[in-house]
Amino acid sequence: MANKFLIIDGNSLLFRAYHALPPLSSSSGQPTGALLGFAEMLMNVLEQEHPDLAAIVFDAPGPTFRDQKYAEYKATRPPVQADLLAQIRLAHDLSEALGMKLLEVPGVEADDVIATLAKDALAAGHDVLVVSGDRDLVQIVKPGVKVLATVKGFTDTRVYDEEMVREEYGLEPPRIVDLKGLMGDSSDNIPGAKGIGPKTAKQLLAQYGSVEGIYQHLDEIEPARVAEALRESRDMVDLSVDLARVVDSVEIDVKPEQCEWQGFKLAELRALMIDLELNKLMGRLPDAEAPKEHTIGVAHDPKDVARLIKQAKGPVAMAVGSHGDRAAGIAFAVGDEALYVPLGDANAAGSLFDTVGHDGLRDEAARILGDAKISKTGSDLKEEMASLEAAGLEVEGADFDVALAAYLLTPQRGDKALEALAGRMLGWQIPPAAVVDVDSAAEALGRRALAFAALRPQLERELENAGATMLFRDIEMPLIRILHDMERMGITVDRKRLREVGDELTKLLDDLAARIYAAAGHEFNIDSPKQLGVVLFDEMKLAKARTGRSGYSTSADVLSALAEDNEIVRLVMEYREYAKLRSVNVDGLLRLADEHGRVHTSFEQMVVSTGRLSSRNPNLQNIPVRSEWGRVIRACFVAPRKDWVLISADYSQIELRILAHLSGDPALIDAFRRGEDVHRRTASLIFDVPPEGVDSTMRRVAKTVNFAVLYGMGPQALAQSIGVTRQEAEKFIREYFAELPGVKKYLEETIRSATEKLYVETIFGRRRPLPELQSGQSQMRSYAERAAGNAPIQGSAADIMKVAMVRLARELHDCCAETRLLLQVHDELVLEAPKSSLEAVAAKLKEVMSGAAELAVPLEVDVKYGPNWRDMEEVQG
DNA sequence: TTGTTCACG
DNA sequence: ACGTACGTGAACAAC
Repeated sequence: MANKFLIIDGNSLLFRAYHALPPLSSSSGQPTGALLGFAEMLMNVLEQEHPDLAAIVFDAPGPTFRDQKYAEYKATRPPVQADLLAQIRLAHDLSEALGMKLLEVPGVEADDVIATLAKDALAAGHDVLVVSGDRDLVQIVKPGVKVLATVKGFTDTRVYDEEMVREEYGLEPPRIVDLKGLMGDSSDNIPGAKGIGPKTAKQLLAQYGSVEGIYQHLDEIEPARVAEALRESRDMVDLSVDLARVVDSVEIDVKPEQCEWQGFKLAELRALMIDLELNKLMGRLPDAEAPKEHTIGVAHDPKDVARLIKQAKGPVAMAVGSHGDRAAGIAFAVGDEALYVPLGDANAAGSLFDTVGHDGLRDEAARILGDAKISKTGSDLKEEMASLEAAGLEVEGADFDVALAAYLLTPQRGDKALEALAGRMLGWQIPPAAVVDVDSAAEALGRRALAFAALRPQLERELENAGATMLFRDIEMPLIRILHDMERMGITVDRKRLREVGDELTKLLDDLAARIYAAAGHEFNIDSPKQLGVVLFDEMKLAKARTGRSGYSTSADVLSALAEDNEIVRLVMEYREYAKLRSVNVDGLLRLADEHGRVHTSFEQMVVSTGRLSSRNPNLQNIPVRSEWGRVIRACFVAPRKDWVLISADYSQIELRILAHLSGDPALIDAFRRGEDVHRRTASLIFDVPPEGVDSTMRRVAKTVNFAVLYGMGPQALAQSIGVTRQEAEKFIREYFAELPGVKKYLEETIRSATEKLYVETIFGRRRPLPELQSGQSQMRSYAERAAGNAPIQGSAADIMKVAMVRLARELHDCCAETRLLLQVHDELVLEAPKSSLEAVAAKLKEVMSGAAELAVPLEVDVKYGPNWRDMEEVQG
């Protein structure tokens, strides 16, 4: 029996999908609409036909022989849209992942390659099915060669065999080029005969069989008008036939037998689909959760565990399963063997996890975990360490966190990075760490551990390739334990004082609410922006500045414009401030404080795309500081004992210093080296006054301009935030860049290089991918451009702070062992220490933080101390 | 779950 | 005519 050979017209399908589907995109901004339709179509046809051989042909970039024949060929086509262009490369990748042979031949069109391949295949005795988004190829239909083309939209298809061609065109397949030659083709800009449309062309061909036949009988043709048109267009018709006819003898170096289809390449396909978020299609792939050859067992004897660990030549992988916050079991994996160790639960005797009679198992696990000489691989180690500690087990030697490595390679949120990489690297899915019963826990955690073991060497290689080994090994990995210790320690809040503040706020809020209701004439929910909008703008007819997607905006900047003339607006603004403080900072904080009044945040190391940390549950990186009442809250963060103090150390203007370093701008560098007040200096530059003539308003404006540059702010936004006209804001920005041309050059060059490489880098080699720079949407692209300018600066600052934290943890341990690092707030560290050690700690902080990076400008650090986080004074020395 | 608002660097 | 600054997390309302 003949083999089935499937040949796909890649470009036409992608193009068709692009127009048939909405412009979807993945969360990273990569456009995916065309890819979704394209992949779905291909999966359908491959699964349905199950061919023995399969190839996909794309147009190679550059001109073809048809362009040389006829300069106007396809000249009326608009250029390919950017967001379609951005999907072509990935369409190639998807095609290969679907197991198809990929062909691209320069100088000819995909249609010619397809015709050639079809001819070769037919000669070799295969049955050919060509799949295309258009009908240009029905001309090659013959016994053994069919064409499947989309008819309307995208899902509607039709298979053309000879019978079908005759029925639809009234012609034999090879004569379709004659038809095109006569009537032309506007989409390819093929001219045809002037004045001859599809109707006349078909009728003529029906009568005389071919273009040649028509010209042989030109004198018989009626009416004379048509004959005349044909005579005049003779050359054009010949050219058009020539352009329309596909060439089936182009040089290709692929033979049909090299196109064997062996099904989907699941690993690559899954990885691409995860990356592109084609979840709908992923559901159609078979599950893949573990390597083919593996064993997963449940340990019953400590000796089994010891044997497994002993046979490890390199690192041991581990995966922890938890019940609540406490570890309930742990799987170890070496090579393709995993062993699950139930840890037992002293507080739940008789439970599924009970290991009564197997205390030795727990002891063996404890021995392995505590042995720093056994190198360990895990995922989200900070969390694993915490849950093991809660179960009474200490971890040493955990030196590779696969989730952290994945985050450095593709800094997208949390487990998503790992998921995507595991799919690509292994072709398995990593099951969640669920613990329901011993058997299912062993299975899930065993597979996780096996996956981590297999991922480590591949991730190590990728980190090396990305130049991120040092960042990973010397900064991010050591930081895990430091953050863990900070979380476990927590910071003390004065709960009694906090409750008092809450009561005071409640009184103020009650009073404000009553006055607001009185002004409005009725009660309503002040917390509801919707209801508030109705009261202010419908009932009270205040001038509405802006409307959001769902009604009026009542944000602070809108309200402050109305505040001067309207008492109720002032009241609402005050109400908002207090309501926020009470719910977030009083109630929220009190709810999360432990029995000693300490609150334990979680520092997230794998969330922020620039490399910063984030803090949640509660967020201790946004404790108020700007308003008076906010600072009252801040004063509730206190030293733990009378003779202890809180210490705060912060980098002075670190981002602007990094901008000076990265841009190399001499004026900015000089300002920092001289220890000048850069905001004052900027003010002096843009207002064109001597530095001593700068008043506080000018300095404030200049400070905003400095930040504006850091963030890529436009003139309109700057104008709004400093309250000047657009023209004035434009002038400030112009002056700024005129005075600091190095900064301008640097920002332009960063964006240029980012557009080329699609990522930016920090001084320590942390990368931020920016695929959005390819987006067809200008809004998304300019967003990505601003991010490209900002990320190296924000990210380098984050790197420097992390280096400082790692060094500090070591050095403070030696010099001032009682000192505890409590919080990191991007450019600030908060510590607590006995007052007696203050000077030593302060000196160490300055030394280590200033020395964390060698920049072209000094890194200045201000150290303050006090009984709480508000009332602090500079440490002298 | 999404949108709005607002706290921080 | 259009939208309008980088990076986060939390509370609340409303669907």
